[in-house]
Amino acid sequence: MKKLRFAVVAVDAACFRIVAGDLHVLLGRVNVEPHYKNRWGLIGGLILSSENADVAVERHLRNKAGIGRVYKEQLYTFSSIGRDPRGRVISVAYLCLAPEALTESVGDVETRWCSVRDIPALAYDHDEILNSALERLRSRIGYTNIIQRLLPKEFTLTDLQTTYEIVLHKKLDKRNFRKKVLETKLVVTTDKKERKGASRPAILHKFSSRTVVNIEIL
Amino acid sequence: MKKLRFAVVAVDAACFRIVAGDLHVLLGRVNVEPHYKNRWGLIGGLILSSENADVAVERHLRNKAGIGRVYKEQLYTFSSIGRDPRGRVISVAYLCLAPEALTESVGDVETRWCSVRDIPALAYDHDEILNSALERLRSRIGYTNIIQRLLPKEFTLTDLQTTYEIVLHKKLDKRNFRKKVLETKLVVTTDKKERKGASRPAILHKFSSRTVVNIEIL
DNA sequence: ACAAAAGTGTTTTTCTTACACCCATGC
DNA sequence: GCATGGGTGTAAGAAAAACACTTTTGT
Repeated sequence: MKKLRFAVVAVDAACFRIVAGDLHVLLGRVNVEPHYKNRWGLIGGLILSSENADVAVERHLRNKAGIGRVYKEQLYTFSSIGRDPRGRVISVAYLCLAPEALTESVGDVETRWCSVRDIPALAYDHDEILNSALERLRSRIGYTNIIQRLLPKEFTLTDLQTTYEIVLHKKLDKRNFRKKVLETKLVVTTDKKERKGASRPAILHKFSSRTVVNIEIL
Repeated sequence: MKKLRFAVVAVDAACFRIVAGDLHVLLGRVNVEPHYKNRWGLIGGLILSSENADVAVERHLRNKAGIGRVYKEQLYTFSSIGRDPRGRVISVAYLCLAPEALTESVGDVETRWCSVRDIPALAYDHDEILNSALERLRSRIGYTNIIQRLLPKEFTLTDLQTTYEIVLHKKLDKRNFRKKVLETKLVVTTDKKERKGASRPAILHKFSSRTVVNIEIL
């Protein structure tokens, strides 16, 4: 192999989760003097030569934020010259989804879940990455079953509708929503019910397939 | 900046073009002994530290295949460990579109345009890249105006329809096609006509915007 | 006058949207 | 028995699909 030029390759994860009825994103503390003092940014880090980008995302989320088993899909690769003030870093960005009831432990980095409606100015080009990720998420829940990764395995149709409404930030019609969701066959009933307070118990539903499926538009 | 691990970062272009009523892709000769003898692959190459990925794609298409001014959009980043037998190479893949009447000069690599229905086994993971690119192209012509980059600036509606049919590999209804295309307002008439053989001349049309537009689905 | 491709509307069917009441339970 | 959220159908409007003939030109 002839002389080759090398670059630093990283991954960055825009990891979303429903917290208290609002869409939140996982941020980590960034302290890169003299460029960024005490800022926030997405969780990310370098790709090792022994792993591919998907594995690198998992590792960094686990080590830095203490979370594992999130859903992830590649978003876009950011390669502007000046995106990292310390040097040339190309970053493969990911969209990640974590369930509301996430089991979290501590990691190497100070982290927090931040409402997407209240994001501070982020380090690097992470604002741009986050915006693409949000746009992609909102578009993809319309024609795939990925929203299941924001929910527990079993959920009521009201929970599902509420999750759509939180992500899309708009109200949906209950009857039309149920009709559409059920006729895709991606969501099926279980024989369990959820009792919650003084009201009729709701039938629990689940997704029929855990793998990502594109809804046919024929 | 602390010790960092480095990888080689490349770009690969799946560059499409209409040739003789069929969708073709640009291939370049690959001779990487002992791994690939006299194979074909996509056009690509390394990213320099002075350029971003978009610029690298342009440079390699110009230098290796002698073509410039193609439309390009990022597709996906391929990072499997073994995708290049010579060593660790991460590749940012691009979908590119070239007009039928392309001005081409010779480049450093032997190239050919090959019908997508007759692709040989390609080097590296270029089969996989090509398949993603084709899928993306077919899906994106449905909700953007990118198909204009496969056509000359001015074209008849029949040309436009034929181009859709070639890419999608299925027949469309003439009246419904025209109705739909014209009501998006993305395509407008010019005051020119094209005379071609013994038949009624067709009005030439053009796209109202050269920049990529997503068609609203409200 | 005829061959060849361009151009043009209407009907049917399908999908989307809007909308209001009864049901099962806990207290 | 009443408050709470769960569950259900229909009608009107919009969008998509199917379909065939007339127009303009060159020869």
